[in-house]
Amino acid sequence: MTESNTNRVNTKVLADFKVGVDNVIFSVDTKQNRLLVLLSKRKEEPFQGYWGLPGTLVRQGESLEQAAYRILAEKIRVKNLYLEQLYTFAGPNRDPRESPHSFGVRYLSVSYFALVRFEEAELIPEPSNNITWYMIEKVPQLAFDHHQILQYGYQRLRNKLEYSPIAFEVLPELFTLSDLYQFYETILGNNFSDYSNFRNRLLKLGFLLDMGIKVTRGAGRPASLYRFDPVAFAPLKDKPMVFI
Amino acid sequence: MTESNTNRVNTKVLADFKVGVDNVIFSVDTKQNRLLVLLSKRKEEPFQGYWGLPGTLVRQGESLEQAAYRILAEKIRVKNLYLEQLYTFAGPNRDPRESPHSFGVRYLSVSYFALVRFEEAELIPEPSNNITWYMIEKVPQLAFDHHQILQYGYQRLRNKLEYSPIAFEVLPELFTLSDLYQFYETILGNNFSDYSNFRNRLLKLGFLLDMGIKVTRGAGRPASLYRFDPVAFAPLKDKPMVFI
DNA sequence: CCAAAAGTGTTGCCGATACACCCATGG
DNA sequence: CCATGGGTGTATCGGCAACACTTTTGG
Repeated sequence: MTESNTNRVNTKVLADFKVGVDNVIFSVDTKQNRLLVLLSKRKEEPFQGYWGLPGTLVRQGESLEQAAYRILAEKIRVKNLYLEQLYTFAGPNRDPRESPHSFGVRYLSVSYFALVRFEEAELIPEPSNNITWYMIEKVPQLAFDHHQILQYGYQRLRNKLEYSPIAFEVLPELFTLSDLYQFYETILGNNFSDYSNFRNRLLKLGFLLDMGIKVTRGAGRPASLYRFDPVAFAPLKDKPMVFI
Repeated sequence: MTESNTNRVNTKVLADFKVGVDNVIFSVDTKQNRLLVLLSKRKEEPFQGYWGLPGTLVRQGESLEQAAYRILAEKIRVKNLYLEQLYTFAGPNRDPRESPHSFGVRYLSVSYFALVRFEEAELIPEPSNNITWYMIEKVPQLAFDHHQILQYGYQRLRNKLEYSPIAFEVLPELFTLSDLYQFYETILGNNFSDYSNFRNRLLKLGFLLDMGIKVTRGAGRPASLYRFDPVAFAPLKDKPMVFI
């Protein structure tokens, strides 16, 4: 990292940073067709009482990713998830603690994007650990620039879904094609694709294995259970591909 | 950003960060079919004498993007460029200055990805400002984890090129379709697409305006000069689209 | 037997590939 | 007049959207 020829001026004007990690944690409640994001109510200033993205400050010896997992583990218990770095926000004055006379102490936020399996995710009810799933359309005003971060994460979620198999990280081991379709529908909107075309496209790709097991859910013809086959998918990795 | 309920332990174990910005600056020498990356030779420890990505430490009151532009301005004079944030690297021990007894002082690097117009880019010959364009295949061993950052940037460049009109930020105002084709070819490799299909695809998209001006370069039939029309492109923004 | 959900098939269109071919210039 | 690079045309193939249709269950 860092400078090569900045020896003249800036040693005395360098900024000192606290580095935070903020997580945009999504989950899909397929049963109710809801896209959810995890928010936590702030117990301290600044923005006390506001909802915000679950976050933490990075500790000594801790990597960013470790910090991201640590927050996650503090808020919810979950085994199946997908996590990746999102974006880094560090504009001056993005955190009230910087001003007014803090002499260069800045708060930088590296945001992480996560998708967790809803059915197994268990919110940890630590006393006064005030966390909830919010429907994406009903998110209230958020602390700091968390609204911007959330928007960024939401965008990433929709993009990732189209060219990346993240859905399978988070669906149950065995799922029906309707489950999969609903998952996509919940995130991308109602008419993102025709169901039967969606079916055909995915099946033709060849990484969904029909387990030969049928399940019946209420009325209607029983559906086959499928499994995602990472081995069959591997050669398609990095190939341009659209799940839409 | 930052914590919500971390009041018990971590105040005393929080890491303090210096934040650096490192730029992966690409340029395309269309004449010679070369993809170039800007490297600068380090004049100080650590890694003195090594080549590395041009970088700097962030100053008080300075945003990350400002810092990125500042480095750029220190190294090259250029008007037309594209710049975006790349990724943030902050693992402990990524910078030798952290160890051994620095008590939590960490060096975090936010990398930026830039593409500049080669013809107009003028390296600034400050005394001992040791900077050069390196062909991507001939990059030597780099300081810190800069090789990793470079790889990441290279990947981003190729991806961006396929679904984003960044080429036009960096080509001359008026260009021939061969220029454009060569630009893509230089970055994506020799047989990324048939020339005439490339032509047809792009022209059909409708945002390339034939200026009706012909230019002759050596032998061969004169070529039409085209201009990128941002207005015609605007409605296509965010639509999935492939330039390939 | 009918509604509901799962799954299959059909058709027409569009776009991409892989070429072959024509055009205008310099030497 | 020919090599060189620019530009146009075309035939084939595959994919995909739209939609009709069949199958299997619950009530």
